[in-house]
Amino acid sequence: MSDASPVIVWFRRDLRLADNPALSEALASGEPVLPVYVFDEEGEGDSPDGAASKWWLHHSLASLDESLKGLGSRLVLLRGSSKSALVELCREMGARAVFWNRRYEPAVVERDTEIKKSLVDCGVQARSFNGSLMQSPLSVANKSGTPFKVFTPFWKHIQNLSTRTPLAKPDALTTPKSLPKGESLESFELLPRLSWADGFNEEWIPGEKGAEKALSLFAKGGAAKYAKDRDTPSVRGVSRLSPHLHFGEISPNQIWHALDRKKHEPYLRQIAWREFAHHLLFHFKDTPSEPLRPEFAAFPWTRNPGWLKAWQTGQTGYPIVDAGMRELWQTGWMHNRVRMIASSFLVKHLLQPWQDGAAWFWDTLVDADLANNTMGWQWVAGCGADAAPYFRIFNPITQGERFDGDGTYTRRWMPELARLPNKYLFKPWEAPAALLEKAGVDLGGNYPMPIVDHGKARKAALDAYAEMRDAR
DNA sequence: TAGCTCGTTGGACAA
DNA sequence: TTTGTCCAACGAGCT
Repeated sequence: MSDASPVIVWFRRDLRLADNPALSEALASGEPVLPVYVFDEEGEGDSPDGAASKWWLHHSLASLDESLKGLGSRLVLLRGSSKSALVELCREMGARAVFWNRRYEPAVVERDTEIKKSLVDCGVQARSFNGSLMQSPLSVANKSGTPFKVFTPFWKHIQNLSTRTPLAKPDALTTPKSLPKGESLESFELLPRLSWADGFNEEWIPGEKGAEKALSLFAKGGAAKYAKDRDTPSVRGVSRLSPHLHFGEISPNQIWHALDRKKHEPYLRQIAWREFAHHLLFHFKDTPSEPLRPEFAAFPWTRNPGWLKAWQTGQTGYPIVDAGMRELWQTGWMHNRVRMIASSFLVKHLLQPWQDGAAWFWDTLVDADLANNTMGWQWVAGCGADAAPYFRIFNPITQGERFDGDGTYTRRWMPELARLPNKYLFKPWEAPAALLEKAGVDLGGNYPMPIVDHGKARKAALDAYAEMRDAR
């Protein structure tokens, strides 16, 4: 404990002790450290977290608090606008500085710039660091000096840039003589009132320890087979680190240094995709709502609330799509291969605006991340960076057969279809009536007929793209 | 500068 | 059942 004027470490999306530049710098200052989290229901300049993310945040904050207690400190929780909460806290505690790790979402950058100014105006030092990306978006550009818009050149470029050696976890914190009481975690009401998140508890361990465990499990097992297994949703072939990365319980930097550059290249490419998404959002600030390719403003989206609802609830009549949407609802996560199939279906088969799909993912994913979500949806819709060509329309039947050939994944999430043989699992409407009856499937009863015909929907999508092209 | 090559994840159809 | 070919648009990035 110390009487000296403290340095506040403002935790945000960096809910970890290891490889945390703001925390390390605060410790290096030799002053007592005051760890703070401010909960702003309105969001931090961006849209408020969805329900699944809130569930995660609750547990992640609890975990960080626990870790800080192990170092003789604790996490002080505040509520309200971050600016006023921090300014007031500095006054109350006589703090001489506030340190934090940057976020790069445009709205957050804008808000943080204001906060920095207010703190400096009060005579408080405000310093920010890069803890969440391997490279600052401002430091990466192509030979013309503009941001990369195609992944492959971006990937080639960043592989040769140096990255910070991960910073060690501190063994102790000097704390101020007294810590403000702050709010209780429960008062933030982040957990759902209804118990819909029960399934989440079985799937996830939020917090830095959970992240470390997920990484070591993946490094020992899945990483070596990643290239082969990552497209098989029934197998734990992916790292499942995305929510940990989103909340900063682990840094991309730690992953980059923990894995072998050559052996694990296919996986590290994915870490680079995350980086790419964040850089894109930083440079193209309107992309959460506006297409990166301006000609897509003329795309003839339709709006059909009934179809949107059917998609959201896993009732489209296409089993692989519905399986994915139900996995999402029950666990807050969906396998990447299935995300592509399900999102392509919404955008291309149902011609619903990609923004509606992005909004649903934002609400239901535990790894909902503005940069990744935006890039992913724009890629699927064909209106983003390095996007899929418009004529590339995933066939939900053959995608199911190809990537879930034995039906393990689909049967897990679609119990009403579990007794169908593989031959008809992805197209139950083609099964003979007697077989359906034997399997207990009543089309239009306990499982819907397809809401659109694949062939017709495909043609309608191609026509819609042609219409947009002709409108130019 | 002008021209060339290439683009995470595909589908349909014919042979 | 498998394999090959076309679909076909356009801008980024490089030389």
